[in-house]
Formats: sequence, C-alpha cells, structure tokens
Amino acid sequence: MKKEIPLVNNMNPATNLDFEKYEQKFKALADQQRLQIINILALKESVCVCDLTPMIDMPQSKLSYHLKILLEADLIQKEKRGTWNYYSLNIKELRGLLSDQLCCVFLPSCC
Amino acid sequence: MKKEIPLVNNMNPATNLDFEKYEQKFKALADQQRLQIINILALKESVCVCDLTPMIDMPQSKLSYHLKILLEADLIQKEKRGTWNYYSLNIKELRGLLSDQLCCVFLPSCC
DNA sequence: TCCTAACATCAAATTTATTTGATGTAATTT
DNA sequence: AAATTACATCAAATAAATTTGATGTTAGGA
Repeated sequence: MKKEIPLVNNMNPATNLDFEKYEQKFKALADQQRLQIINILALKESVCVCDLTPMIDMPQSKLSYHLKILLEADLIQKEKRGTWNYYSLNIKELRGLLSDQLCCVFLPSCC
Repeated sequence: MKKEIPLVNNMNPATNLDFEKYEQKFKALADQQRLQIINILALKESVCVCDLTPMIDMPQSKLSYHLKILLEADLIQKEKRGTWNYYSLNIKELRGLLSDQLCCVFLPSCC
C-alpha cells in the first residue's frame, strides 16, 4: 500500500517541553557577544580559550560565562586536552535550529 | 549572461550589524510565552487580540507587551480593522531564521 | 616542591527584561 | 451622548541576566 506523504504535518504539535527547550537555545543565541563567539568558533575546528581571549575583547571570566551558556544550550562542545579546554561548534544542533541562510551568515564554513 | 549560483557563499561574512539585528530576533524568540503565541498564530491566517486572550492564560497588558516584542523583531505583522487589531506571522522572516525542522515544530502549517 | 598558566566558579553590583495594575484612547454600540 | 469593547501604554515592582573582580583548581614546567 502506498504511503501518503501528508501535505500538512500536524503529527508533531509543539509541546510545553519544546517551548522550554527552545527558549533556552534561543536565549543562548540572543546575545551579540555569543553570536560573535559562535562566528569565531566557525572559523576553526576547535579553539582553546587562550586563543579565543585575544580574538575577543572580553575579560576571561566573562568569556567563560558566555561559553557556559552556549555549552548548556548544547550549541557548542568542550574537550579537555591537558591544561587547555577546546571548544567547538555543535554543527548538527545549530543546523537543526537555524535556516540555511542564517547558517551561511554565522557559520561560513557551512556554505 | 548566465548568473552563477555560488556553491560556497563566503561573500557575506557576519558584521556587527548582523549580530545586533539577530540578537533582537533571537531575543524575541527566546521566551516560552512568545513561542506559544507564535504557535497559536500559526493556526490561522490572522488573529485578533480578543481571540488570542482566551486562548492564552495571560493578562491583556502582558499579551500586548509580548506582541510588541515580536512585532518589533519583525516576526509578526499587525493590521488594524475597525476596533480590532489582527496579528499574523511574518512567515518569510521566520523561514529566513529557522530551520525547516523547527518550522515544522512551531509553524505546523509550514510542513 | 614551588610556581605559573589556563581556566572555572563565586558573590556582589549592575543592567535589562518582565510583570502588574492603572490609565488612556479610539471605535462601536446603545 | 453615554457606555462599552478592544486594545496600547505607562510607571512601579519584581525577576532574571550580565558584568566585575576576586578566589579556587588543576596540570605542567622549573
């Protein structure tokens, strides 16, 4: 039997849980400084905080705070190597969130 | 002469103006109540505040405030008809912002 | 072992966003 | 014309996010 592709997909209406989850993710995106961090992370595979600091005009504790917000929203990942913490974008998550157009603006390596 | 579509669009790196603009848009999205409003607006072409009020558990002045945030971010539009103000989604803007996947969650009529 | 670099975390101060209840205004109804 | 509906706006109160400077922790080097 042929499986119909519905024109309108109302199978997955948004739930309160979705609202809560996406609120957090959009909050993480809703800050110029964090958008800039994302933009810089998009340039490389992985960047340590010590390399990030001179690229961005921000005291270290502040940078650390913003990285944490992004991390908790699962928009970036953290990997410890020795003394250094390397951060990288969670591309999959970001692409699930942002339009292609927006990915092109903020994640130039995506296009 | 044929116009080429570039495979990689690195022509438009993000600027500070982009950061500012998208900060505002993401801020508007970064709230459960506003996501719920968007979700409700997606059900109809256009909804007046008086119909919205009973659908959403919120004092009128609060609803008005949140609609304004969405309006200023250009995520929704307003049209006055007599005594009523009708609000509708700015689908084009939303699709320029959100992934297809996310559109399906919040804007079911999109899928 | 002691020192330093590379961070994270914390508490207090500050800024920004949201909520609330009251008031204002314009269109409609009576 | 007065009353009512459908909003927007405002100011004060509250809540949440951000910033700052200080302190804590861990790993590596001298």
